[in-house]
Amino acid sequence: MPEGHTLHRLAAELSGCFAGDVVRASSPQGRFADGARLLDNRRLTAAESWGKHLFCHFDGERVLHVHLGLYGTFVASPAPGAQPRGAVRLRLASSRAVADLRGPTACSVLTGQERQALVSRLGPDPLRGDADSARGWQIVRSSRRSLASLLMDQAVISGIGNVYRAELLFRHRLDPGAPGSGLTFGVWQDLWDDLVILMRHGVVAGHIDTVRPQHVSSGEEDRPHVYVYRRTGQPCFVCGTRVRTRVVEGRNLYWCPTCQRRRGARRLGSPRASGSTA
DNA sequence: GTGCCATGTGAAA
DNA sequence: TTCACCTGGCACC
Repeated sequence: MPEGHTLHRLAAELSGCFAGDVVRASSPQGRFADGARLLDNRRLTAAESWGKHLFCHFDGERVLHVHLGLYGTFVASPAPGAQPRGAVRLRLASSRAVADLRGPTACSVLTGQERQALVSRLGPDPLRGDADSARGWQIVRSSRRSLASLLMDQAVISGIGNVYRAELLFRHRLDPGAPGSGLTFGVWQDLWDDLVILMRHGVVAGHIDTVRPQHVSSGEEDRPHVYVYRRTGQPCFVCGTRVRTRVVEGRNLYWCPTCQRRRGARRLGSPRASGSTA
């Protein structure tokens, strides 16, 4: 389930398992045999994430770069671990732990310089202390692209995925079709600040949870964790209108056409006749 | 048990 | 623009 919060958790877990240890690296599947050889018997010094990218730093300035994509997994367990099952692209093993990587979109060994080049193409990550939200704003403020499109652009904000996109727009009552250039800086800052809170919460909770308690009546056990994501045709928790969906940037966008009419101005709740979502 | 869809991106065509 | 990745959850039978 990889949006930015998942990768942040994963980096922390891998650091906890391996940092400071010499690790064995292998590719049971065989597809990453050359890369594994470059890492084998080196000390893993630290793991970090930037957006949805994971970096494991090894002695000798070798950096394992992993992007899980849609359904990749990187699962750690105590040593010695079970025999690799299925298509294990990479196995890291130490005296303490074993971690198996399956189905990643990207898996390579980079130099420090190559890692830097990759990261320089990414926008600020709300989960990183060094994030500079102004970099994203510079793109948004002058763009005619829709907010729904801009929020999926990893150069604008790194680590947002389809769930956070839909939920963030809902929480701020923003029309997904409104252009970036219509956003005021104040609204952008509100979005960013909210996202920092939501994603930090996601890291701690281990899942995305965006619903304010006052908007749902059910008990903590079966409480919904999203307002609109994958709720097509179901009633909005706030106004009862059926949640709609359409494809933006090749992904399903979910939104409430009644709640989300803001075009980006600071003030909330100004009535609009059109309510356009195009 | 089966089949579909999915929190994403990079490469091939 | 389409496919590859080949996992995992869930609706449905």
